[in-house]
Amino acid sequence: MRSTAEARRVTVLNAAVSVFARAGFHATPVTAVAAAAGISEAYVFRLFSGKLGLFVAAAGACFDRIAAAIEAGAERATGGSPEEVLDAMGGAYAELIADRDLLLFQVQAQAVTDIPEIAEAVRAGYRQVATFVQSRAGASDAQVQQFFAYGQLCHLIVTAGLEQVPEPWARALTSGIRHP
Amino acid sequence: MRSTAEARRVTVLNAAVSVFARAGFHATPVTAVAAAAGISEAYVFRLFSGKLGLFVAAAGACFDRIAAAIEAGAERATGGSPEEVLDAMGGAYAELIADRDLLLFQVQAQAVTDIPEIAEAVRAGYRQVATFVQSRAGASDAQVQQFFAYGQLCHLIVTAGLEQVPEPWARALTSGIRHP
DNA sequence: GAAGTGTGTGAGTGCACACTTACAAACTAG
DNA sequence: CTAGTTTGTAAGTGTGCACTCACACACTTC
Repeated sequence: MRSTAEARRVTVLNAAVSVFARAGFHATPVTAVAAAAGISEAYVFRLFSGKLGLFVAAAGACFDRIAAAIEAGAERATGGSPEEVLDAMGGAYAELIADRDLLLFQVQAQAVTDIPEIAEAVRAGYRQVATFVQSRAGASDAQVQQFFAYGQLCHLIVTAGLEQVPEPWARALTSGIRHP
Repeated sequence: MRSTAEARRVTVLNAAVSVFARAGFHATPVTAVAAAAGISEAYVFRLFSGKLGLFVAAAGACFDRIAAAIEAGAERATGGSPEEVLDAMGGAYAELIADRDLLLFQVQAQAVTDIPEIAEAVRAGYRQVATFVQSRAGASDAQVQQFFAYGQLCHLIVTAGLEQVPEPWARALTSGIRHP
């Protein structure tokens, strides 16, 4: 027994988030995930119920990591006001997505929500994050909405590579956005 | 000669925007676009340089339609202040994307920006729209940024189907958003 | 040490799909 | 009418990939 199945699953999920993030669900063969995890394709199919099951599980892992980072960020808030807590959460999120895997995975997941299981996983992920943000920061609906609107703007900035574009319109969209 | 090639190209592009919007670039076979346009797959390959060329052309058509709608909306602004013009543009956009094809196509395009030609098409599209918004509304960088941030939030709301979710976190994210 | 259980893989199988080719029909030019 | 051009297709071809199966090795239990 080289390893337990449960430990393998964790390894595979980390690899899956990374690999699916780059090319998306349909363009990523399961062999690519298997190779990144260092095991055979056949064993990935034994550990998960299929490519879809693997992707849905990876989505869960992705949102878990985001929620954990935002939670840790909130702990570091200098004050207790909603604005300060939201700002600390935003900073933690900006740090987390510096490597882009988690951000790109979200974009990929949103793009395949025509598959009901994935749509449900996306909803569950945002439910987890949004309810935490709202309750922990004690923020108003409008503040929570703004928090997520600018988060989604980050998705556009990163996918379109706007931080590399020196033109005025791109500077307008990226100005003041932390990190990416 | 049943039709000119140029007229066929327009038909095919409209079909392509619709069909790619649903399942995305990789999951959409060219036969599906051909069927929606009412011609054979082989002829689609003669009209466009390949599946990628077709998608890039469809992206151009998509952003052209968005820019035209926003421009028309701006003409209907009740006043001349940046806020009023932006509001009219937002209203026009909300109307335009009621059928969801243009919105979902943007999401799909952003998801395949790892393909350089598509990334460039997405940048070109947002350049077209953002420069127009900024110059026509005479808005500040921050106002333009906010305009696009809430536009991107619409993408999340629609892809995740949040308008169907009765829970408080979903209401917070969708409150005040026009239409979708 | 035999039997059972959990971990792991190589070698398929079948199908979907991007793209090509050979060919046909409509139209145009002279 | 004929020769040439444009619009259009049916029928392939080759490849990549999701998923399976038979089999092997490690470890435990009695």
